[in-house]
Amino acid sequence: MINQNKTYKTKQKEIILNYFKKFQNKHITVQDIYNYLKKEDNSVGITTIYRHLDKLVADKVIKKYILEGEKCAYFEYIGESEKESIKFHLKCNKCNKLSHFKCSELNNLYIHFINEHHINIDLSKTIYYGICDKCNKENKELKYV
Amino acid sequence: MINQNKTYKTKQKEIILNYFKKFQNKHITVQDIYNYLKKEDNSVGITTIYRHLDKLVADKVIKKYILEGEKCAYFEYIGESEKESIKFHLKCNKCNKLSHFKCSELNNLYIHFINEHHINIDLSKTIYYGICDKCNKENKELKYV
DNA sequence: TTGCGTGCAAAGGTTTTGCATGGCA
DNA sequence: TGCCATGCAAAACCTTTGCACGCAA
Repeated sequence: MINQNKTYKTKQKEIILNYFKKFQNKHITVQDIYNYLKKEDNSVGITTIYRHLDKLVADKVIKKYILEGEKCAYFEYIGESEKESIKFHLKCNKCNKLSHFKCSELNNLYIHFINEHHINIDLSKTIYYGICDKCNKENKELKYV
Repeated sequence: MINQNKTYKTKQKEIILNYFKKFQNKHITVQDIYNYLKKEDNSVGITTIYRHLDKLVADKVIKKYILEGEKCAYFEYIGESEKESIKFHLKCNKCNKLSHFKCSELNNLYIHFINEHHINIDLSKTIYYGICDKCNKENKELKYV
């Protein structure tokens, strides 16, 4: 009998989960949640937020990202839609923005990693560091051959 | 006349760089350096270490990695050898170890990102999260088709 | 002599822990 | 009633900043 702890349904748990559902596709920090709920008169202690986020990550309801150049962690809701089309992340070294993008090529990489390297990666957790398309306008005309 | 500051050659600067040269291919923390130098009677203040690491990163002598599940940053020396064959990183979700690996497929990905997405990534900064080959023995027999 | 480099101490910021209280089942 | 959940306060940590002194050129 492992991990048979009961869990209670609480107001705070629901409030936090609703926040993620409301801000799908956003990269959210603990402070974002804390400040927002304070304004909305739905105050939840910051300790409680940290503890629920840990659980939600463990339960694969949200994902956690640690980014270079940022002091705190970012969280993101894993929506139903994501199960069909996986998203990937790029942190731009120029504008510092974190953006999503899709790439068919990455699925090939996933298969290659399993077959050739015996490595099973979670592609949607990968963060690429580089220059995004907006900051990199020269490359729109340029082709690498 | 921008950034014309002169820089002095100091004992501490040399000691820190030597540490990285001595421990090539290792993933190094600030505490690693601090503790090691203390033992060796080459004590360098932790503030000084932080400041030199910042410079070394800016000068592209070392690389900095922020890892999920770790509290502090990791640094790694960029040896001459790396300029020919780029290494990539995998953080294993089971054993928590950070390991290097090489993959020819990733160069294709780099070209694909430029040509199709107009994105210029630094492949060697990428950290993949997943299960490493040692923890994933079942996959050695398994093929994804 | 000039002004960058150093390192102590303290501050800053995020995350975790201890503990008494609150609230679900 | 039992025990998990909550949240305040404080601790724990990593990293940065202020400042006086040291030292390279």
